Amino acid sequence: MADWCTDNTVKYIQHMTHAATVLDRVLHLSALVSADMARFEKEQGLTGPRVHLLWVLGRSGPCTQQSLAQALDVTPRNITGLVDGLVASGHVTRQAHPDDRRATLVTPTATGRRTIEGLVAGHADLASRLFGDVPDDRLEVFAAVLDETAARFATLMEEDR
Amino acid sequence: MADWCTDNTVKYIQHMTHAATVLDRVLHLSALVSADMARFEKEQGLTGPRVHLLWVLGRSGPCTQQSLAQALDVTPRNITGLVDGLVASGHVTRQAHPDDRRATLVTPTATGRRTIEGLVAGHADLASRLFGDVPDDRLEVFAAVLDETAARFATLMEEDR
DNA sequence: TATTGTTATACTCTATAACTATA
DNA sequence: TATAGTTATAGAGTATAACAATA
Repeated sequence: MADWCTDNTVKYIQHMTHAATVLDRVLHLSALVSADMARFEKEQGLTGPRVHLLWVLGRSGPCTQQSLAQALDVTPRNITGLVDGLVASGHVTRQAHPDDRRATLVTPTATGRRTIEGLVAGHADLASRLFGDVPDDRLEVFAAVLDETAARFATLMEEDR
Repeated sequence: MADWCTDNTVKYIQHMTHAATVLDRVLHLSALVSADMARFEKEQGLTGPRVHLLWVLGRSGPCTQQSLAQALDVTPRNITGLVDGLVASGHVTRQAHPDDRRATLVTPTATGRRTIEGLVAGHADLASRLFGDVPDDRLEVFAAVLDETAARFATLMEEDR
């Protein structure tokens, strides 16, 4: 060990190195979940953005394309295309908005509702299979670190603005 | 509380519910990191897939398009397009393979190397800012749960095959 | 005048299939 | 015969800009 390198320096560097591998692990798990998602999408003949739209629709109920554009963080034009696809595949319909004749209400069909239910059930099932056996005390720490990290992230993003 | 619902049942349900919110948190953090990535890409005039290719290239050194296709899990045709874009933007060049005249070695330019260095440095910086202040004992639990979960995931995937 | 959604246009990522050059 | 990469073709997601209908 070089003489300019104190034990504390070593510990600091190890800690930093570890932080990097922890981020890698978070991203790895996320990639695995995404791959599982992609499989579901292929089975259903859907695509990622369309599933995302259905997921949002399931949480919000029927809503305008403007709202969907904001929720998905894409342009209104883009929503037109996604909804076109979901109409063609029979998952949603465009309903007249009762109060505003400019707007349409994107509404799930029976098929769309079934898909959304499957999505929600699959999500819960995956979660319980992944985390159901983790002891409560460890799960608490895990969840707390996730929350702290997400909060820290938000702070960092504001600093950069 | 309904009389058919024992305390243990309640605890079980709470645990399962918690598992679902934990998965949501993992995905949320992952989405935040992705958004940060997207910002970097826009700054550099790059796209997600192209940055991914550069990242892999940085870890592997110059390599064939076949290798890149496997590493990125896309078709060789797709790599042609990505490399075309990165050649046009001056990040990589196609070099003749010394032993196989069919193959090309995708090689970073000086600009490409700078981008890759920025990528690596940014990744390490983000990791240390996100996890650097988490106490070692909590970080250990966090990392261990991530590893266990990823391993459990792999098992689940094999079962489904 | 502002908002909702669409048409027009263009670029990127992705895939399959056929083809060339080389091994 | 098999492999590395490209051309050809197609579809999906994304964006900007201009436009129609409505508020």
